[in-house]
Amino acid sequence: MSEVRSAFNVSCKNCGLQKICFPTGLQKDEIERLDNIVDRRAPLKKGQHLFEANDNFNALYAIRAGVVKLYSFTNTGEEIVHGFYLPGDVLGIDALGSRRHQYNAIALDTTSVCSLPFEKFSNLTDELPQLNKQMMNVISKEVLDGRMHSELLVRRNADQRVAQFIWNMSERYRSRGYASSEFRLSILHRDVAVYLGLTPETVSRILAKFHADGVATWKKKEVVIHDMDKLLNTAGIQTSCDSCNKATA
Amino acid sequence: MSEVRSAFNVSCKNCGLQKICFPTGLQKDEIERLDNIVDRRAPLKKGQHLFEANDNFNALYAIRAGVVKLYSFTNTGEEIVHGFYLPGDVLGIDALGSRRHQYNAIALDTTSVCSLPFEKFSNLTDELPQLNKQMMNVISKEVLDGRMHSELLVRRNADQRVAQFIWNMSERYRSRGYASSEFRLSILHRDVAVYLGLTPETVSRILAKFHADGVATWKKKEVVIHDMDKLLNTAGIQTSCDSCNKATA
DNA sequence: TATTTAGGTTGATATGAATCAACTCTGAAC
DNA sequence: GTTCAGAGTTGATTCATATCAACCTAAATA
Repeated sequence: MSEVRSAFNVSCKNCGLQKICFPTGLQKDEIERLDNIVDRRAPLKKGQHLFEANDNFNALYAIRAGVVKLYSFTNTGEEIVHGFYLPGDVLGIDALGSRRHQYNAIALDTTSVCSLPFEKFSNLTDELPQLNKQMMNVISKEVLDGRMHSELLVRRNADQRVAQFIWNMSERYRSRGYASSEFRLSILHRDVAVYLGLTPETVSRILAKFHADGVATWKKKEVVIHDMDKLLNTAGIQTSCDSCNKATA
Repeated sequence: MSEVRSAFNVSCKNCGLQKICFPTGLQKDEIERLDNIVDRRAPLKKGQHLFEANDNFNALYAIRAGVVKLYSFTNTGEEIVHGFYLPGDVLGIDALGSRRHQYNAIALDTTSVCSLPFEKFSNLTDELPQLNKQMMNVISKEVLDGRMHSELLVRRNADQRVAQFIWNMSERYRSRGYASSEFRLSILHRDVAVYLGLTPETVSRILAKFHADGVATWKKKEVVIHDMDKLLNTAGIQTSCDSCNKATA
């Protein structure tokens, strides 16, 4: 109860990510019960895997700090990057059906995670309707994120993809209460290129252009958004279109 | 119990899709309980919507017969096709979190669905662990399908995309016990093009080539696969690569 | 401090698929 | 049967991004 925890080892009830992570909407005593099943281990070092494809599924993982890349390979050995997971995000949904992980999850930076042993977690969701609902949100988010990734790949050109990626990261930091127009991103341009279905050269050229045009700068691991409107415009997500999601076609 | 049902109105316990759909792994009496909550309505005509974006989420839908296209629009009004749902597939997962549908679902052919009112279904999963597990499979499938779609879009050229699409449809029919090298596909080439991130012209050219090369023919609504090996080869999914999903990079 | 190496940049060139345009086919409506 | 619209085809051309290649930079290692 009153034990001392390091910054990497905070209980759910003291965690700044409550609004994003599983505790959302839970009562104090319910959070306490969740806290009791959370397994907090030593942080992963950069380059360490949280899990690998084909590993047994033992737990869901909530990111506490750091960044994790979820990836796999095509049968010709090319890498596919499925996404990047930030603090508050949940990893492991891919294994719910088969009880084996389908992809690899690697820390891109020092990363600490809260491990939720699935057996225990599952029992708890049976008892706490709100936790079950939050689990649905997490799952749903995973599905919708995938669809958004597809949308980006089918319908956006290179400029729009890069702009949308930067904007998306900015939004995700904002929703976590961090600065959204200036932040540290421990993701290689190379990995972003793969995620966006582009080459590193193309990403590099586009970032050079964004910098020159006063849109945004991404040098080293620092992202600075100079003009949010320009960025949104470049991403092609500004034009509000009333009838857009109506089924008319 | 002994009521007469049309071909479009079969109870779960007599349904040929048991192996694919929710009843998988359930006991006879459990299937009975599932049967009791299923709401079977008149079939949808071609062009009718099962649900539209922003509709309230009331139920999950299991396709009994026909084909449904799940789609939405970008904010610039371009259509995005997320997938095609065949008999045994489940629609509505996209709404689990927000309790509102995110996309539009339209029948591409006369389509009958089994409606599972979510409230009742949810209660039943609480009581039947096997049904809950099957629900996890369904959700997981939705996530993995999305990832596979992304993979196709990032890493495959036009030929491979079309070949993989045809092969994928073939496999899905095969797993349902239908003919897999000759089948009816009520999907417009136009819709496939959108799904694959290509133009109708490109799809048309590729299909002409496949026909000329004796790979496969898709004329009108009839698909005939002439040479499965060639098709797999063209799709680029034949090369088996041992170390492919290992985390080495 | 020197060396190595992975990541990133920049330029020249190639190419796959989009675009534009004209035309044909097919099935539905009259 | 005729008309018409939407779907599909085919060809010529354009263009965005990949590819190839050389080089730079900074962090890691010796």
